[in-house]
Amino acid sequence: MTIKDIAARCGVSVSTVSRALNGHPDVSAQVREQVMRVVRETHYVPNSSARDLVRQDSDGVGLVVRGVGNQFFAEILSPMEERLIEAGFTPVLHQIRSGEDELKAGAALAKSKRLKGLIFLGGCFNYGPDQIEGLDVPFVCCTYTNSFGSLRRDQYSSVTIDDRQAGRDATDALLSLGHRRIAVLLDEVGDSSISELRYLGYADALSGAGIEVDPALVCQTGAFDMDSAYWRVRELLAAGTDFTAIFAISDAMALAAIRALYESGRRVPEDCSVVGIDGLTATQYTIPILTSLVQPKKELGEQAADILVEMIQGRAGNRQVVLPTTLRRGESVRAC
Amino acid sequence: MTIKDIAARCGVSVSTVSRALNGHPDVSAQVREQVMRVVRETHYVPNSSARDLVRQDSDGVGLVVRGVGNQFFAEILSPMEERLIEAGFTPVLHQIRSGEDELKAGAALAKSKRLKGLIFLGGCFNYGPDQIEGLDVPFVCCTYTNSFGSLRRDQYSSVTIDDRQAGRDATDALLSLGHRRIAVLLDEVGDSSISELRYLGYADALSGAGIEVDPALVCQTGAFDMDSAYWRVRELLAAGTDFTAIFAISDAMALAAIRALYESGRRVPEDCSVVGIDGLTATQYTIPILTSLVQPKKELGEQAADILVEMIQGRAGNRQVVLPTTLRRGESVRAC
DNA sequence: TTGAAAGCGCTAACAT
DNA sequence: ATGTTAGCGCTTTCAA
Repeated sequence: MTIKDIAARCGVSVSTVSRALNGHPDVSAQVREQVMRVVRETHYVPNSSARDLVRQDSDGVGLVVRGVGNQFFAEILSPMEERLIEAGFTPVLHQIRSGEDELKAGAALAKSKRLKGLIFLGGCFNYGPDQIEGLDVPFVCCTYTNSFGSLRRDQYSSVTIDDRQAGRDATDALLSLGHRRIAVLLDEVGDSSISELRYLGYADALSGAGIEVDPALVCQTGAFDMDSAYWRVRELLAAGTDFTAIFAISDAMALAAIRALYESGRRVPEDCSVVGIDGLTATQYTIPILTSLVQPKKELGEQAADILVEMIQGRAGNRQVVLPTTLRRGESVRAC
Repeated sequence: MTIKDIAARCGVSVSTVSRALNGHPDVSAQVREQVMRVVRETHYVPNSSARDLVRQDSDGVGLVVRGVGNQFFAEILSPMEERLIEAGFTPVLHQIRSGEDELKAGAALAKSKRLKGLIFLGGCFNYGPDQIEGLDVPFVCCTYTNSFGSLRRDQYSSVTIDDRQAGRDATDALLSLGHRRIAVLLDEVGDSSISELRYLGYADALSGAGIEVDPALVCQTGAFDMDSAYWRVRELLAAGTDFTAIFAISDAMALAAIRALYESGRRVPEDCSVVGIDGLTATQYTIPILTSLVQPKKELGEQAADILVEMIQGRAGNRQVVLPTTLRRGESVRAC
């Protein structure tokens, strides 16, 4: 069933059908009605490939996401999409598998579908000029920025929190309660990514308090999932290392840590304080409520959309936005 | 940058470039290499609309999901996609907003992109023949089936658990521990959907134990989110209603219930037992670990993919598959 | 091994 | 208000 079939059934030309379908004014009410009736009867739907091909300008923007299953990204995605739709654009969701290069995927997507721009939700912190060479549409990095890369500030846009400061704030929250032996739970110290930044913040805070980082308290999991975090904390406990608090670089890891502590007979916050970063919705319903440095998820999504739209419309150039976090005082910390 | 530009730069015809690009054998090694070099240099990517338009048969299958943010769906999606890719198909993710008609969206998607089939992840339980009229590709309902509809069994496929039995099993788990005053936490009793089925299972179990359903213990929230569940349980507690256990129709609602109980000074499982359905990964790390009727998420995803592939290849017709659940004995229940 | 040409389904001038 | 026609970028016969 093509537009030709509809035209034939209606006894009109394809262009008339096209006009009726696209709501052009110059179609008689009678013909328009007839076309619509036949369309309904035959369940005709225009072929989007043909339509996109002939329309030289699309209103699509690509949303390149590392794993839509990631709860944190999921909570950002909705407000972002809504904002884009409001602005008259069509979000095109594209999930990439771990190991895949988001820039290559994004560039290919943009060219292949003639997109107007891209938003990357989660990606690498160390892009170089050669890597973005193929990217000829504006793009925004959401929840990460080019901290370890070599791009000029006019070559990319980003919306993030200050990850290093967040690590520092989270650790400070524990220090201010008198904790001195604070373990840190992260992916890898030198991953040139979020772990590294938040770890640096942790080190900053300790150093500000005149405390040296104890390698025995640096728990690297090599991953971000709850299972790895859980077992890493079990190891820490099994080693008999002394500590009174844990700073986990994500809420999910923090919850896993709390469970591991619990199973070793340590209660949170009585025997150990735990603080996370993200402010996932679900962590407001846990026991104890997780103390967390909350990211402004809605704003992250909306601002990424806004910046991209402004660039597409030529109203502004690349820029990097840093949004503030809020410490949510939960029930997982107490004075040492 | 189009295939024409590449052809011009290489001094060959577009058909030669096309052949080189698509790995056809009848291209000289020299020309092929040159084409590939120019493609690399220019970052050329074929326009997918043009390609899809001319290729009369695609290998795409649509994955129509009600909210990718839904953790339960997210855990099913990955194995499903993997399975489809293994079978040589390309998953096309399509998210629909609440209120949107998944059948209409699916039918439009399939026609618009010439897809080979569809998998619906979450949808209505009451399709009628007229509603699937426009759907001319095979489709599989995943995690729900046509319990309240009027389709013949040869008109649709589905992969689910037995939701009514699951409600019964969950309730039975509480009954067998001696609980008699069991509250149920759900969306709506008569929503012709998952709530209704699991509620019926709840009623079955009570009836089997010679207990009448007490309307005061039926907590309808009108939604599936944690916030609604939390407040509904607070209401139940405020009303002073007597109960020793709660059956929540989803894990997320169960967690919210536990929190609400906790804030009213009731401990789980000491003062109240709680059981959920789903078996979300995160509920293994909560305190207490949630007792839940675990859905076989991986199998749900894989079987949905398998059934669809078989139908597409004409190796089998429509069928409905019911997978077994497992009771995960967590820490949120105890004898009354 | 390569090129010329047709055509996928649609939209948008342009003509009537 | 409607029809005719060109052409979007690509793949694929068919010829050479």
